[in-house]
Amino acid sequence: METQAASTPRGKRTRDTIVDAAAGLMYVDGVAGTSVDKVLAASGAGKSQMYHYFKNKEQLVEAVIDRYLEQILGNQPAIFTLSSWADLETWTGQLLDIHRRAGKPVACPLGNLAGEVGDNPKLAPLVDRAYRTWESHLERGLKVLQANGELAPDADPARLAQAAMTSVQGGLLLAHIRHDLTALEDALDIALTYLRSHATS
Amino acid sequence: METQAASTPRGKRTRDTIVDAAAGLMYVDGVAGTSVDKVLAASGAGKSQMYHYFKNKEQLVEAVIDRYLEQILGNQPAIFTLSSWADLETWTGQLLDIHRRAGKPVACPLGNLAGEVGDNPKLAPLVDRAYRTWESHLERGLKVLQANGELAPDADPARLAQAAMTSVQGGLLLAHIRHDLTALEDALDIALTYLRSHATS
DNA sequence: TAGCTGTTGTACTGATCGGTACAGTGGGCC
DNA sequence: GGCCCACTGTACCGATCAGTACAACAGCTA
Repeated sequence: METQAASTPRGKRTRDTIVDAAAGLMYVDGVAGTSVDKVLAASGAGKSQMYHYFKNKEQLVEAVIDRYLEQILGNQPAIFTLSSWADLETWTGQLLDIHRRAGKPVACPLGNLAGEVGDNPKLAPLVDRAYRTWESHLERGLKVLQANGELAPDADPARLAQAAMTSVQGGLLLAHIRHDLTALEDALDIALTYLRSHATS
Repeated sequence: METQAASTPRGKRTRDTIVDAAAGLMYVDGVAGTSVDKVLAASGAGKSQMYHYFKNKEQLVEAVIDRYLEQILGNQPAIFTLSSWADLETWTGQLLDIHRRAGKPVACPLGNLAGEVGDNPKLAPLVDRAYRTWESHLERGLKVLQANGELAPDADPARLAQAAMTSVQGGLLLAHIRHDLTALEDALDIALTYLRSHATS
């Protein structure tokens, strides 16, 4: 953890409140579009709290990235227990349900950040790491399928997982900007078909 | 055109200089991270020029979006003359060459913007429109293939084009954040394979 | 009770933000 | 030449930016 930890329950609660407010605002307005003052106004905390728990705004963003990953994975629990082709369908179904529940295609918090963070030497690696963590659950599931003999022995789970992630991200980006979930539906469908093309016959 | 046009060659040059500087800075630092002052400092123009040609910063961003689309399409000229499966390979080859020439995977300007612009009621539709323009060239090419009898008559060129775009965007996003072009290579490969699966046998 | 540490409120700083005011200057057209 | 209007330079505005200073507080231990 790069950021200052809270050492009492009260401090932990305050810190969480700040991160939550920042995560919500930065999701909508971006990092540069979200001032520290706005975060504190939204969280009800004072400036001294913020700078007690975070060295600067950048470290707050680091905490926000972690928060985003937690939120994302929490919305697709099936990714933790992938062990069959049916599980993969369940997983993509959960991805789509997020947007159906929201009433419209919503953006991926990490995807939003990825564009803005760009080549920031501190933050870009953290976004990269979050994506890799996300992807690693997919890769682990594919390895289980492979161990179960459902995925071809010569298939590369890491590479397949990366391919699936590109479909997810591309689908999310277009579905959101164009307010049309079919972009994500088709992308996931194509990805699943591609994965299945490496199934044992 | 939403923005004020320049009516003399000198004015046109000044306006272009401002948009170029803004496009470059916003590509790196994002919209909110790029102040009008920085744009003017980089372009050598004064504030009165900026507000002579643009009502406000938002209108400058509109011009930047158009500029991005021009740059993007200019880097993949094959997209304008698609009429065979080989042409599609040429096109994806040009997409990859952009990054090979740059020495590393670079981000898509529109993709960067898409995340930050998010749900901005003025700018998001413009990004959407830019994507659709980009995609329309792809769709037109697929229709040519269809007319030539190389693409199945029951295939949906619009839907296939959208699927290809999601692959491109997802591949670009991951390739950039992870500094690994294979993400884009694989995404394009999968996309082409998918398109070919709708070829006439 | 005293004292310590983690926590909090408020006031402030210098820099920068987007945008405006206004007095000019340039070059083309009659 | 003289006019006109697009164009330009500079100074300025109130608001907001990230970050700091510092005194006061809360709760636990001794």
